[in-house]
Amino acid sequence: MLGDAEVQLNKLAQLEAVGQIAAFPDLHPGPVGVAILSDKVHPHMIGNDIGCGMTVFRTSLSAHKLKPQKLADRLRVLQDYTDPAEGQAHLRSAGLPDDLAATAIGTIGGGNHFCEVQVLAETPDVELAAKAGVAKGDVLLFVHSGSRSFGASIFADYAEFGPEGLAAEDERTTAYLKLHDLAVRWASLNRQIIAERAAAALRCDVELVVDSSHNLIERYGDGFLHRKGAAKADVDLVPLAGSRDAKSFLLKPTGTKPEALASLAHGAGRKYDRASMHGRIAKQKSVRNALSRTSFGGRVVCEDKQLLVEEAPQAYKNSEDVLAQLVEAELATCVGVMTPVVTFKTARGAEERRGKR
DNA sequence: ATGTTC
Repeated sequence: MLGDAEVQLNKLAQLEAVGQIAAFPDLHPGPVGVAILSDKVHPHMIGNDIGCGMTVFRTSLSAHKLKPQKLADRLRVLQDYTDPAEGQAHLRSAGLPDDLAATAIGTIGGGNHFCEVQVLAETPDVELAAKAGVAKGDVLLFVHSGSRSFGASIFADYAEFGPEGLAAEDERTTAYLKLHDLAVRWASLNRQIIAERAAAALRCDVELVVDSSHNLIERYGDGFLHRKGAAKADVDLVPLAGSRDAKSFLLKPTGTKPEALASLAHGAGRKYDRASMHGRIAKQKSVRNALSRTSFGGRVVCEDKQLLVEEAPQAYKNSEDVLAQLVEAELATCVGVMTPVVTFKTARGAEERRGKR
């Protein structure tokens, strides 16, 4: 499967406008896990989920009192779509037009998206952790989501331009980037609202630790930097997600390697594609049921059985290996290590969703 | 990735 990503990267590298490319240890087909510098703007490289990213919050929960099953049950309310008026109010308070997919605000979506309760188990860099407002033993909320139907609707209008992309001077480029920037803000707001909804459900407070986008375009020197599954690293702190049965990390980018294009890995990265996972996970009910629990004693809420298998921890590389490679390459150091308690993905099965329509 | 995909 990694071979596919290399073939894709080589193809992109051959495009006239494309210059420097940085690939990270979480590289997988898409290509995902890359930063690509180009003279042109390529909506195709970013795809549907413009502004997708990860936001980490510190909660007021106490680690020693956590009851994973209780928290898991409470998080199920995240499934519900927002009341339109409420979504519009959220958009307005964020300074965004209130007619941008208002009912989707505050929803996680599908695929690899999730909302996870974690414990900050270790702080290898106590000082930086303190600077970020967290300490060992804190209970964190880790939200991975994007721009939902809003980003998808934008991309639908620009997909036709394909891998070649659009020239910088093209007026359609300006129009796209304007919408793109709205989607980046929308996605960030979405993660914030997801966290607020989760906090209400869990009866706790949340405060922002770090918000990180890993699917966006930015001006970079004379060109356009496309980060696809690569976190923006010209910041103090970057979250790196494990799979749901693995450690996640808070990283400090070293910022000393120009070849990294001010970017970092964003997660563990897929090892196996979704389709092949159905054959890799044994069909026995006991095996499938076990996917709702983790080796950390945690819970996974994912009533969509297909998604539960496709997003199984076994589908991902080891996040600790990804971290080790980033440290070895002197791209980052580790500030915090988080272990999962509850991963919420969806409280609704596919059949149920179809039945609703 | 997406209220998906009839």
